[in-house]
Amino acid sequence: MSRNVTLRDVAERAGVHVSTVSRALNGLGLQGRIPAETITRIRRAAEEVGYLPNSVGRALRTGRSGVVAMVVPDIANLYSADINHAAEEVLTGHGYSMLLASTGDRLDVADLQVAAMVSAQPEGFLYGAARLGDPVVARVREAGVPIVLYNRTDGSDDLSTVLPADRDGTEMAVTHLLGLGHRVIGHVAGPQDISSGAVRRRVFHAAVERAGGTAFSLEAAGHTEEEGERVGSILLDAHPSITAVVAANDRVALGVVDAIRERGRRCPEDISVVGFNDMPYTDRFVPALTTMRVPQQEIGRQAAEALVAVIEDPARPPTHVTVPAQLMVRGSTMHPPRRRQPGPRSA
Amino acid sequence: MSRNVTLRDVAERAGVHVSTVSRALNGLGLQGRIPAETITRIRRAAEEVGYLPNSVGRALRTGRSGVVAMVVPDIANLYSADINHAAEEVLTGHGYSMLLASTGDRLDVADLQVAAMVSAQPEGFLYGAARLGDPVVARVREAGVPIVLYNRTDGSDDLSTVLPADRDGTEMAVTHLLGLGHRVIGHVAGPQDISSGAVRRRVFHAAVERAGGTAFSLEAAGHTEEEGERVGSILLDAHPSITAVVAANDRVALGVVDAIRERGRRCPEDISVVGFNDMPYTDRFVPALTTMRVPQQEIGRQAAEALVAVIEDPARPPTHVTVPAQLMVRGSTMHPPRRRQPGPRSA
DNA sequence: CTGTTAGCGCATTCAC
DNA sequence: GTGAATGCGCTAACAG
Repeated sequence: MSRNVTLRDVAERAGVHVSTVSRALNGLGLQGRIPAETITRIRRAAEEVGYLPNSVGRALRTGRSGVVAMVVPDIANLYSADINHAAEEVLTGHGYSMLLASTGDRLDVADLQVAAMVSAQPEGFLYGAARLGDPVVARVREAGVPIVLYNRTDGSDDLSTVLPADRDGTEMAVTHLLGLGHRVIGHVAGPQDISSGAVRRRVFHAAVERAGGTAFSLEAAGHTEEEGERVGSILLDAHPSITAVVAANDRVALGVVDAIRERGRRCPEDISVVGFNDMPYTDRFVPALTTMRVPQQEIGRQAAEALVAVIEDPARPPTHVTVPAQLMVRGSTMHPPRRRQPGPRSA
Repeated sequence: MSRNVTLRDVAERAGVHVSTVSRALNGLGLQGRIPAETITRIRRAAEEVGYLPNSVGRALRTGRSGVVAMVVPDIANLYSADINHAAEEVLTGHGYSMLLASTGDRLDVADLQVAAMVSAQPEGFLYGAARLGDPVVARVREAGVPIVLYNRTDGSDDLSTVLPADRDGTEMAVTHLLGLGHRVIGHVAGPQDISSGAVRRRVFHAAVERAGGTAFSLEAAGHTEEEGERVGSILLDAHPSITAVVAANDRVALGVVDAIRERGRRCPEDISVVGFNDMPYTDRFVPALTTMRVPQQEIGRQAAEALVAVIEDPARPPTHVTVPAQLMVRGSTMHPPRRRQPGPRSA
């Protein structure tokens, strides 16, 4: 309730002018030649009255708010947890505070949230909810605020991005299944107006068909267990010959496993499942999920560092980082079930 | 890069004075009797030049930043995910943006983060990282910023709190185990300078001993799987007669399950384990975790609403909400193993 | 070496 | 009904 203590209070206490206090406290006193003795006196005064800089006043004057905005599709998603954490750590380390918004992966919500954030004059945006041709991303750009996209791109290539290896990761997942002997493979794809969803689906079909296999895919409306179960059910019912499924991500994969079980089939004995991301705890599920590991902390860290770099040097050209994925073979994949087919050395 | 468009730009465009624009856009024109026609003209002008209010300027003038600070011990913790989500939703609904900091549950980090946040002039704090006698919480109070504690209290009772039912929840967990026949029960307690850790440990001992059972407990240094495994190991080795363990939370419980397995024992056949919180996915682990469900969204929602209420009415007396816990019986608990003891109807 | 001055964007009190 | 003036807290250009 106590009125905020300002530079004026410190100045009065120290018996100097406000501007002198400002210089002393900001370290500009050294070159400005404020005697060390005066500086310590001011420092002491500041401490005595409990001075804490008001960054609102500072921001208004300098145009630097000390705040970075982070936009995520779903704050409650496990996958984002480590990304957020790593990003927050980097930002804090550079003296920024983090303004966070969760959009529920909805454009209309994002529009409102971002408008509110832009009002707060953040120095940059860390954007993890981009859709292809995203108008909200475009708005941020028009506002002239630096922005780094992570996880997903809006499709423009003049924006810095930090993306998982959607292509290579999908290739590896398919190669793994082909190597196990699967020939008819399904894919529960993510929303197709999201870059990762579109890329993974396209690469999935290309990879399976290049190897002479048969590929089926269906698009989920979101990255949830519910959608995985719903779309997985439709996919499996429509194509009973499928022996393996590549899921858009781990949550969707969990839903697919549920769908398999509801049909009285087993994973992996009857149908194998591969996830994407390797979110926390995937190794504790049953079956432990075979998945493409995406180093989440790496994404958060690199995105934050790229943003800080752009903020500090606005002329910096956009950079594009692809974070490699890694196959984690666990319990949800195995060879397809033996069929009663005439083999070379048949029984 | 385009210079920010301000009220001045709108004023010029609309051919009126800046102050008129301010009034019109803030809805004060209605009582101030600005003709509807003028208002629409101003609105149109604002839209045409792409005006977005600068809340830094507004905050400096009005003392209201439109920002609320949220402090969590670990942003990457599953348990906090839904709390954060619910809180964010409520805050956004009331027009606030959320400044988020993760302290790693360390006081020194919290001190720095909170100082930075206070500088940003948030209208309130949502504090989920309090320790008993927490000096950082005290600092926030001294700064005169409204604060609501959730999950944990600092021990003072003149601050609004939203806490899980630590006492009742622990009683129920112990009662469940006693009912199954357990008589020697262990507890891997949370840090004792955290209210939930201290309360749960005290209640645990009281409840077990009141029933004539034997209680052993050991304090973990943090709420992680690693600590659960480390302290659980020590506890089980020191007291081989333990047939059930109550863990400080679900993550610790997972660690205890690991410790049990490392010893060649089984959960729940040899040793039962009860967690706390019912964080997401606990029902998918093996064994599915029996745990005390704490409705996370409820905590986040209530805490945020309490804070908004205090912000809007600073004279509002502090409120104390206890969110009830609920026993979720799943696969990690069962009756203790049969011993070779002379029973009434012995074999 | 330090005081004076000005102004960032906005809301508000006071004139007219 | 609306323009003019003021100041929130701060930094920076300019005096001296």
